[in-house]
Amino acid sequence: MRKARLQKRARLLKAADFNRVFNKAKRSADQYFTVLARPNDKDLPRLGLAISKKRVPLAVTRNRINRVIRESFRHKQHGLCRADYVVMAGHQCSKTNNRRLFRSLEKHWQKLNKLCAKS
RNA sequence: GGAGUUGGCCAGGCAGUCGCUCCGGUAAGCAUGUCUUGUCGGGGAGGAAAGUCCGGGCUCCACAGGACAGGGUGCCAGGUAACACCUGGGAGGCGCAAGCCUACGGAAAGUGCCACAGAAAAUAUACCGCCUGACCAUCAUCGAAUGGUCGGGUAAGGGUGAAAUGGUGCGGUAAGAGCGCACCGCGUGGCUGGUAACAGGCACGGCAGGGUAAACCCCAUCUGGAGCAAGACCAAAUAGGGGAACAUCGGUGUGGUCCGCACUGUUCCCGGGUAGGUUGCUCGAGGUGUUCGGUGACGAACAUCCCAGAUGAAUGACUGCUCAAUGACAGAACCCGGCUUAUCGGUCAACUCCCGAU
Repeated sequence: MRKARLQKRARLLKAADFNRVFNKAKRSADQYFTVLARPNDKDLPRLGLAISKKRVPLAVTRNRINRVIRESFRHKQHGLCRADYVVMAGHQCSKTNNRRLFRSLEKHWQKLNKLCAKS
């Protein structure tokens, strides 16, 4: 079994990478998150975070949400198909607890996995 | 024991599993980079990291000197790199007290504003009242009487107001008035104590006179501007600029043709510079301890320690135990000193008042 790690190369860091996903992507959304995905030509799935200050005004909460997303992606990445994912904050995500956020993300990963497998 | 005041400290703990970032060592890999992967050890948010309200350091820009404008500060002395901060002191206010609060210079330089009420809100002024002169009227009382009209004096009393020419008492007067006197208040000038703010006391002046300067203003004093997205360096692609060499053959335009002129080629170099990257980037007015100086803020000496440095942005997630508890406020972004605001609770020390016991 492969270890659940999350290294720099599994992250979206450049503005160009983000724009590539925003231009054409599969979509999965609920009240907590909007997750975009677009298959890439790399050998691993990659994660990008786009938690806006407008949606989550408090810095501490923003940090917490970022950590939860990374943690969830870290554990689930080997079950995902090779694509670039961008997670954006929904309007309810600053008002709930970590357990709910994890559950929500789980659903998004599964849904996007199906959509990517089809195409 | 209860109520309270002031100052300080902590910011759940422990274990396991899986991760992130930086530093040091070490092994392997080839693409030899201060790279990648592994491994061992170590560091890894706050008392406010926050608001960005002050003060500095640092960086760049500007700058002969002076004046004005604008802005800040505003009892005194000290501390400090500096401050609007802190300490000590003075004055005024609040509290039984421990203590706390104060934009605390000037309204006798000028201007403005002050609703309602009130006669009048500032070159003052007379509504009621009080006193008085003249004239008229009244009368079992012919007066130092009563009433009326017109005039004069008056700021004691009433009434209005947040505020009405200082307050109390005695004298004085037709009634009154700092008109005179005593004490208090105010102002001016010495004296004494204090570095000073200021305090005490003496003499003189009958007294200037409402509030507002977080209204203009006056006085004293300080003051260039922008900020780490500062600034420095490397630098792809695309477009364009300058120079050199080669080709001066060819092509396009002008033209009847030639010459000429303009544009066009290849290679190299230079400068500017976008994306992106590197740096600035953490050893500092640093922390801790002891001793000494000082009422204190703080300073000095010695010893000792190295204690975040990310950049789409690291300190987390899950599980178990524990405490009443999933739990407060809340996340460094160049660095310091303050201020302000947010905050679940816990804990320590000193002091004050009340009750009880001895």
